[in-house]
Amino acid sequence: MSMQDTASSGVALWRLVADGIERGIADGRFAAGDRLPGEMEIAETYRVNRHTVRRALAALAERGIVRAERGSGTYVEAQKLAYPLRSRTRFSEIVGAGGREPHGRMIETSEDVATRELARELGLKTGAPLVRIEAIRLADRAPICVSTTWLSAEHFPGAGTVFAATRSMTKMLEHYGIRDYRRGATRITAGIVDATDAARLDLPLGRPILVVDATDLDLEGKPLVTKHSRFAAERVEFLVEP
Amino acid sequence: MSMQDTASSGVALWRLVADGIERGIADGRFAAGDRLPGEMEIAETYRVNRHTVRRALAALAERGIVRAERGSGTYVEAQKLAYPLRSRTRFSEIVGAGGREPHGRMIETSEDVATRELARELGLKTGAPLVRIEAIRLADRAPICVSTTWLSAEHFPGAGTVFAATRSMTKMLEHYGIRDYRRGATRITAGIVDATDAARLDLPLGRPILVVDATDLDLEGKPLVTKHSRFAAERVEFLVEP
DNA sequence: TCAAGTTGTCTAGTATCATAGACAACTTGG
DNA sequence: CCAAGTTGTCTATGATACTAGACAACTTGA
Repeated sequence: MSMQDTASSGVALWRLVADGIERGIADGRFAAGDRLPGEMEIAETYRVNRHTVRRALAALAERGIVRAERGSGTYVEAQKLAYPLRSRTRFSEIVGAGGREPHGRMIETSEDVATRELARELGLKTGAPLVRIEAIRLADRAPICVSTTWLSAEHFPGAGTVFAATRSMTKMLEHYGIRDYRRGATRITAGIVDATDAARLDLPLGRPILVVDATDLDLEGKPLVTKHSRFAAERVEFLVEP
Repeated sequence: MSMQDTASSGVALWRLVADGIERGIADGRFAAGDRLPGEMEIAETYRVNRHTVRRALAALAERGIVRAERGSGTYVEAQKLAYPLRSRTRFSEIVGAGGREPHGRMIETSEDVATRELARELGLKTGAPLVRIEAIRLADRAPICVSTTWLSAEHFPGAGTVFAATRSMTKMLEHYGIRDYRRGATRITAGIVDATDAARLDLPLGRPILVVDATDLDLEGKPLVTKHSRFAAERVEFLVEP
């Protein structure tokens, strides 16, 4: 393969090689600690120059996914965070269960007004005042996801401040007298990270993300908050439980 | 932004712009039929040259996502297929419900032996004989997903032939006396399409895919088949129902 | 009709991507 | 120690990506 004979995809060849290797690690062809094939061998399987492979490996090494040892080989070191969907498990518990250290913080908060879309999700009128909360969650200092949360400014005045102090959505809702809530419809798709999220998630541009749109309801089915979360696909996998 | 001041990501600038616009369409900032901002305006928001924006729009136009009208503007024309998870709805019903024409066919089938991983999923021994079925599903001629299915060659001899004839997993299992089954654990993550799948899904290299690993069980909880499906993220969204 | 704004199409120049070859530095196994 | 195989680093060349500027062709609304 070369840049000429393939239809130009806007993705550098070395990126395709790096993605291929990373996928091999993700689906278990290369386990943590394994030695990868030599640079020449990888170059042959992908039909590229050895320098292109080196570029790919350098990128993976910089992200801590592989480690090169001169004269010996290149070795794997990485694994994903299993993330159950539809449970009430908190992020901290999910991360803790994997033996990792959870961490979260607010990035920013602001007042906003409901677009038609947001109003529909939250059962409000278009233009209704909202609180927008931008937050990030990490496991062992590796950013897992950034999420934008919207909720009614009328029903939850000062929600941003409360969230910043408690660092927990559950505790924030408790502050307003909400003891329990359940997950409404959840929408999942994938995309490519944008510049802002790339910086926050410490991802190179062009990496895939899992996009989750979800609304939480109170026990009567009334919408409380709606979230738009972007997960670093390379660090997490979702589990839909039967 | 320019190629110099950002850490080189291996993704062309025009691709980032195209992905950004596509994301805007996906999350409703631009609805079907809407007019996009002018090329100059887009160039300013992304801090790139107008030619780079034109490259991005040309790529989107070629994929049928936008349509340029000289002297007037560039307009949106696209929408995603809503794909419920965890339901027993068949692919054909999902597609039909969206007013589109479903289609599916087998790509190839072969005999295989179980890796440790596959054996664990299917409750077999490592090295057990398997049937592997590679299939593709389309909606209105647009490829939605390719999937690799594995099942025991002992319990389902000639499954590939049966599937090729019936074009339906449900009917194929009926042929072996399986009347009903349910979905076991489902694992979802995202990645970048590889060369083989790119050709099958009619996607440019470097596009995001949704990767779904799932196992179907009989009513006693015994594993029947395990699948590894790759969805074109730009054409589908998953709905996790409450 | 006309002006403003839009997309379409040229020409250049600079930086990056990918290829190619050669050799150094190092590790491993015999 | 030595030979084979590995990663690390250098030079060089052609193709592609991005920027920059100018102008043509066309649409829309006043």
